[in-house]
Amino acid sequence: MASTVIDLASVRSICQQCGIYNLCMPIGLERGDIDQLDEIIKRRRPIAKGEHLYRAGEDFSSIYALRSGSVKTYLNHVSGVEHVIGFKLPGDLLGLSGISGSHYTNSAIALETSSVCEIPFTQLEDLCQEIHGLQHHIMEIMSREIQEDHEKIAVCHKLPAEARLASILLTLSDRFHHRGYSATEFNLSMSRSDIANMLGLAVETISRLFTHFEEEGLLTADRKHIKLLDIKRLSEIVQTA
Amino acid sequence: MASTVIDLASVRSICQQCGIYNLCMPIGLERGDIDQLDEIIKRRRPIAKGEHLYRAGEDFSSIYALRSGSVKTYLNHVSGVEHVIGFKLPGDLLGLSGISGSHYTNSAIALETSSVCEIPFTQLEDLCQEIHGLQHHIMEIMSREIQEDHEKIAVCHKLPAEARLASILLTLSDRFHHRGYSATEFNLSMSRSDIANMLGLAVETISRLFTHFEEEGLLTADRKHIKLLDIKRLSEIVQTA
DNA sequence: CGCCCTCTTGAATTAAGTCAAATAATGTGG
DNA sequence: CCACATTATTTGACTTAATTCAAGAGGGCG
Repeated sequence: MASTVIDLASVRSICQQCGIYNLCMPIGLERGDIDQLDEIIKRRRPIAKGEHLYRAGEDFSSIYALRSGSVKTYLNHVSGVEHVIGFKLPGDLLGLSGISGSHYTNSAIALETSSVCEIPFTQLEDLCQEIHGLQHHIMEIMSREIQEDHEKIAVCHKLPAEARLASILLTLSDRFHHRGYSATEFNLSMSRSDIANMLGLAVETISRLFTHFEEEGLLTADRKHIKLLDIKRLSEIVQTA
Repeated sequence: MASTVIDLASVRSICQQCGIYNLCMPIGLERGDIDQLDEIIKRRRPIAKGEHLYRAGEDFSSIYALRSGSVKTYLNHVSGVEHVIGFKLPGDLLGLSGISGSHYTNSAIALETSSVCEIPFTQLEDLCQEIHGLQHHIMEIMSREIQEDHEKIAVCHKLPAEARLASILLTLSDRFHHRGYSATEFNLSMSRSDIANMLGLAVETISRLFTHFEEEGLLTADRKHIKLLDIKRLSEIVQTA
């Protein structure tokens, strides 16, 4: 029956209809492969702002692909202090650090209403066993995460406060641009204090820096709304640091 | 012929004879699987102190398992400044961040005479396709690296200098212990300035802290030779920070 | 509409950095 | 194997970038 065909087509390949699927999943996959992937992926109800996707210590069983919104990942220091590790944007994968110990090693909290695809990891592994390109892709994604983490380590090691803020703004700009959004105008979903924490600085310092950058004509920052006016000079701040 | 059998046995399964193979390669692998792994691994001549294993930007084709010695990984900032990312010990894998872009993204330099096994990555991927446990193991290793990097990010974000040094000493202690060496007495292969760089501090600060820790009876530091005398209190320094 | 939380701004403090110099270790060529 | 050159480490004095403390302004949410 024709209707059956139509049904199958609409049920399957949700990934292909997803605006960001080429970010989280491999471009090189064949149509049939994507269908297989679709079958193991669970769609989740939207996650409200402030809701946790998972918490450090919980049993690990799935990784998550962020479809929309944004998520903050963080560690809890013994003293109870929170250490922000990063901000995830649509297309990013979450939970990869939990693979090794069967528990999530960080916590992930939505910064705004967000949606994710849950990918049961064991099933994904089995699928990787069948689809060579998928195995490679997962390894690539993990590799990229390692690379990004190294850059974060480098940024926070010696760069002065100015360069750190410039750096995170430029990184976000790149990441938005890569997702098809403006590289110069965007909304921050995270608070000043999240940014401060992530950069190893005090909130007050971030606040002063935004003011200072505005005075210098490098950007405008109206609350969460940021316009980068002089990307070239911002890059110089990072580089000459 | 009996001699052939002996030859085969001695040529193969070098991994199994390697004192650290259970660190870099999966414990769960069957004997035949390890033999397959052995076949793709290239043994390399020893690397002299100060020699590079690879440099950022070079074509990526292999990852390396450190067999002996120690290696420092670092990034070069645009300004030419070096940012130390980490220190690798026997059993650690190097070069994982190069998988995604076909180039190494950091540089690796031997801190002392060291030896590595070179593992051509494409061949390893093919083998992962056949051996499920191996695929899982590689993903676990990458996951652990992500986890460790997150901890480094956290350490350098807000902890005072004291806690940072205590933290790296305890981490090294753990890692030596895990490799069957003493947890309380070891030699640092890296310079004070490497430690400083890795922790985002000045050399002078590290030097002063070692003196201070000695005065407090927390450790003795004779040049590179370290004895941890009060691990409990060192942990407290990290935790109460 | 008002409370709360985030953000901003100012002033004082401090942890860590920089600069400078002495000392100790390491390596090199003769 | 020694003397010298070079590099790494330590220590002290001073400086500074960023923090902390304090207080006010601005938005957003119930």
